[in-house]
Amino acid sequence: MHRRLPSLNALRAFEAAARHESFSRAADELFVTHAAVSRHIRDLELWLDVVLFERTGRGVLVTEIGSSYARRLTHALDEFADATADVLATVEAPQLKISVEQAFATLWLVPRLVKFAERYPEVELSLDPDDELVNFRADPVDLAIRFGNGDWTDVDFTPLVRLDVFPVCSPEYQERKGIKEPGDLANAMLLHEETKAWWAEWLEEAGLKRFQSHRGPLFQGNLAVEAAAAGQGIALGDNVSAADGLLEGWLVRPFNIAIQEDAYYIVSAKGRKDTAQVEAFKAWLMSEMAETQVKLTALFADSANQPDS
Amino acid sequence: MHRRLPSLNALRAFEAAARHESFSRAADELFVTHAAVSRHIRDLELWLDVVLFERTGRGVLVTEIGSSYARRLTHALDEFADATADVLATVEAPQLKISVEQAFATLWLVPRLVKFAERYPEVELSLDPDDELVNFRADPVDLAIRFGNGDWTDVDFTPLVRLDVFPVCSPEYQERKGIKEPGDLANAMLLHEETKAWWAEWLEEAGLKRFQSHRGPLFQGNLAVEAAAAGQGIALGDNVSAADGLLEGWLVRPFNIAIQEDAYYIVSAKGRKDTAQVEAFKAWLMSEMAETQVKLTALFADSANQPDS
DNA sequence: TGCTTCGTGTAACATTTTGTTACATGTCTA
DNA sequence: TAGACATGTAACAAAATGTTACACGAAGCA
Repeated sequence: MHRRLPSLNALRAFEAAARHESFSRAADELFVTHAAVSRHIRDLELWLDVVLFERTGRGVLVTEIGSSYARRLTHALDEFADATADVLATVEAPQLKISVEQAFATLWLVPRLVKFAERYPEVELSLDPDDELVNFRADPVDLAIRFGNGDWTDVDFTPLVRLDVFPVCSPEYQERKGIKEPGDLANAMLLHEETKAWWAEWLEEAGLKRFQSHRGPLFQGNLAVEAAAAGQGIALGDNVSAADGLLEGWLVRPFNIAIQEDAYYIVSAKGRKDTAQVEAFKAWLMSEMAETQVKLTALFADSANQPDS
Repeated sequence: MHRRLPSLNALRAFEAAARHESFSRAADELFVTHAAVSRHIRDLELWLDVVLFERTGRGVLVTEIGSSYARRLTHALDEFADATADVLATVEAPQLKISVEQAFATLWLVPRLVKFAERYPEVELSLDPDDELVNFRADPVDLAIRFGNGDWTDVDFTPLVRLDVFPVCSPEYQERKGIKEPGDLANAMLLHEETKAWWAEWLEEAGLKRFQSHRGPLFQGNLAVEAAAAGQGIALGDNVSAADGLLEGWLVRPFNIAIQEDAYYIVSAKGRKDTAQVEAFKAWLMSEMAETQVKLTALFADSANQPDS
């Protein structure tokens, strides 16, 4: 029973292009470039010896025959997707897979996961530590938590928290080095982080333009904040990575000066409908983060009322 | 509207394997090796994290979940194939594409195509000259005409004609060289063909074992018989390639000695249902070939009744 | 019970398909 | 008229797919 079929991938690209009546939007949906879609359409037209789109120089119009073909392909592809989803659903509780930056996972999310597990014991959560923006086509990831300015065009995203960035160190280090005001940083070892390199900016905000901001060792991910907690120096933390340290007292914020940076967002594949589990996780995540920020705000308000900190 | 799907090719391979409950038979249907199917199934099981087949050491049993999945995929794939067939059908009269050996096309089929066109003017016939066994997966070919012994396992085939092979030359060459009996071949130039190299066998049949059969130029495809028609020497023709030459008098058969070789077959993709056009062409082809052989048999009978030929 | 046949599994490699990048072209709009 | 927008294409890169050769286990048979 040999079925005579062109490339199924080309059929998928064609169906998306016809539905959107746009190669670019089809490309966005499929997480490829417009050129790939264009290539597929061309190859399919050659295979069929049929014109599927009229080209208008600035877009395409699907032909009558292309339109009806696409409607049937939509039905077949939906069948593929539904059947596949049902197989996935019959599997033991499906994993909820989250791609997350190393620092965010280690310093904020992992210590709280036990709370999520208690509330949703049936959900098997899987954390994929990865600092790159997730490729939803290649990775079977349900959600990603990403830092950035939200200028992504091919994903859906919800803001989670805006970052306030400030120096943090251990209480012991603060006392040992006598760090009371920004000028005292001359006595301190500045701990740098590779991708969030904001010392120069913070020093300018603190009025220390001439300070040599480049002094000090370079760390990756969460390691700068962890080194600070271990008394190795003073790092730039923020309202996420340093939250628990501050709330629990193993980190202090010597100065009430902060700069604002980009934010963490909850990112998902564009147009993908959230499962109940995904929705539950998102809601829980935002609630937990809100609680953390409320506590931090209260802590900082208390600190502001005590002139000796 | 992003659909979360594994490799569509893997879905196709899986559906065939489940239907056949055999990777090998699926591979035959898809014109690939069993290893390709095995690989697709493995990758799909990994992607889904589901066991689709139980392996029994000598075969596979499709699991319950695999079976129901496959049924839905069958439905979707049929939709793909039907929609595609309908698009192809709405195109201007679809081509009937025939893959055929060069010699067969040139010396027998092409001179007769006008008769097919007269009888079926709506059918646009396309001849693809190719001496290799057609790969039905890669080539959009409806039929192939192939020479061989029929030991093909992954195609359907119908015998067309068995080959009788014998020396042929132009009447002028026969007279110029005084060729009356096999021994007179010592005066002749033997024209050889690359793939159908049967001079040694024929000479043995004619009782000329000691003859140096390798003498003479080497031609490809139909060129040996055409060189004989042009008076260049004496070639081994047969009841197909030399048929018109003999019937029309521009070739003669000096001796009433022939060897039998393999046959020409009409070959199609295994399990593919013939369209009306394919059926019409096959019937016409067999009828024409039968007519040619009837005429040749009559000609040879007449020659046998005239001792001077 | 041993040998052969049959069918799937896998690694290494080859081939094909698919995707990307950079540039080009045409249309539309301010 | 320049810029924005969208598709087309060639050359190359990357990924997916197919092949070959060997391996292993089960079934069948003498």
